[in-house]
Amino acid sequence: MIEIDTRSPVPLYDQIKAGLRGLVAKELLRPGDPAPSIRTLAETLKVNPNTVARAFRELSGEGFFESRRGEGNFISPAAKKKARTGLDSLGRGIEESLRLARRGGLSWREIDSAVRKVRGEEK
Amino acid sequence: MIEIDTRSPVPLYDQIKAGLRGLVAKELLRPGDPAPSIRTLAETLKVNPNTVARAFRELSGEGFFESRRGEGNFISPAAKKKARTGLDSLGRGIEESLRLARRGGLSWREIDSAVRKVRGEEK
Amino acid sequence: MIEIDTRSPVPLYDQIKAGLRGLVAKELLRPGDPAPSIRTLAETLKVNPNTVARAFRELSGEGFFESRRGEGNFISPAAKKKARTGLDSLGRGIEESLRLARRGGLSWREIDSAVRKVRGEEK
Amino acid sequence: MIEIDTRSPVPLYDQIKAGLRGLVAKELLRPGDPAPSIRTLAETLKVNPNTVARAFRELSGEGFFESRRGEGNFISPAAKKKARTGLDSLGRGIEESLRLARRGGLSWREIDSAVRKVRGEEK
DNA sequence: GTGGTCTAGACCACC
DNA sequence: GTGGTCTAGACCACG
Repeated sequence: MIEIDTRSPVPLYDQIKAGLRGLVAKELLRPGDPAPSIRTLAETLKVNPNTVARAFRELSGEGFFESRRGEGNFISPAAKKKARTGLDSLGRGIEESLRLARRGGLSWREIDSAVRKVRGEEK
Repeated sequence: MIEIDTRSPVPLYDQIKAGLRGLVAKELLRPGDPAPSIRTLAETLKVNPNTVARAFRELSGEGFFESRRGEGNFISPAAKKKARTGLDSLGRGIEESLRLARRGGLSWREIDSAVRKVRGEEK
Repeated sequence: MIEIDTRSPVPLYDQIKAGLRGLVAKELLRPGDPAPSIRTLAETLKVNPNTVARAFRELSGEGFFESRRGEGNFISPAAKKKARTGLDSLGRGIEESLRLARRGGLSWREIDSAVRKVRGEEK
Repeated sequence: MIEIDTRSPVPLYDQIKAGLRGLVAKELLRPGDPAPSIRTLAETLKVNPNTVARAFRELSGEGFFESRRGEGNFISPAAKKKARTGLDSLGRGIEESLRLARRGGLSWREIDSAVRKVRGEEK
């Protein structure tokens, strides 16, 4: 459901947050749906439950989740809007990696080919 | 000569490495040329000499620099070839940030606009 | 567990690297085992944590260690093979000291007696 | 006449000192002979004259050279004895490299083969 | 708790 | 002047 890369320098909890936001953006999860449980998600991702818990905590803080007493976490009605804030930081991440690459001498040709490569991996 | 961004999450020594590789890629520095001295570079970048030293040490380890005792660091004859390995890692950095963004639900439209934005910054 | 000699001209971080490789070569540490933590090793060796960290970083760079975020360093599955490259450099160190000694006029008789001396120290 | 290795970690001036002592030990230079001139030696070794000068200065300090006014440096009558002090430090260098190698897990078999290798290079 | 980055400053070796 | 090693200590990120 969610993909993460343990060897990436990007923190796992950030990847998990991105993954959850992505599920909402792609409408695989809709407002009102129950959030996956921390424990099972930790198991399927083979990740420390603390790490998942941190991602959930931060998303709850943003109002992305809604907790109903005794029932657990649910996707909040506002989640789709809230997802935007995360998207911005992802965009900034891309910009940074581009600037670094340019300073390091990578040509736009090579950058474009990297972009096409990822685009091609998707379907 | 080299640009770094203190507020970026990318370690300074990595930015410095990228910058130096870039100078070679752009042929502002050629094999045999002396690299700027650790101390002066540290001063101009307003960074601790240890940080610059680390970047230099790693580049020497790759065979990108040759460090002559008491004389300084020089661009190695093989530097242009070695530069490729560095460029590859920059490319991989871009790919990672793209995959993360896609998993997080960023659309290709938005990604393309980020790319154009950086492209536009360059003059 | 690891022995170092503060008065030797050989850098401490090199001695620490050699010691860790030795533990693997002697199978006191096997692939998958956790390496001692940087802080505790620094304490037992009475050395600054930065110095140990440098040794660990370089071993990780060689693929000798795997460093898992927040968990520590682990002996990589490939460590036994990687250990060879380290051993080679130790061998080269010996060769260099021998050549220097020969150029300086030390006789093979004297060299052999030095070798026997070290051999005798080991019990 | 003297062999040095620019890429060795051993200081050039130490290598030069060892070389000069070796010439006396091998009786290619005898007491009373003129020492080679700093400038020509620096040229043939392709080394900074300062470096040769340092080696000469230290050897003179030991009484290895004798300077006759207006004529330059000559090998002192006591040079053969003085050469011993240098040999001791070469021996210690060997012992250190051996201990380091042993701590790093190199077997005596491998060490012996390194010794034989250097021995074989000579004639 | 873990490792990683960075700063500050001392000291040494070399050219 | 150069680069290299080491210490000390602060601060952050991660699990």
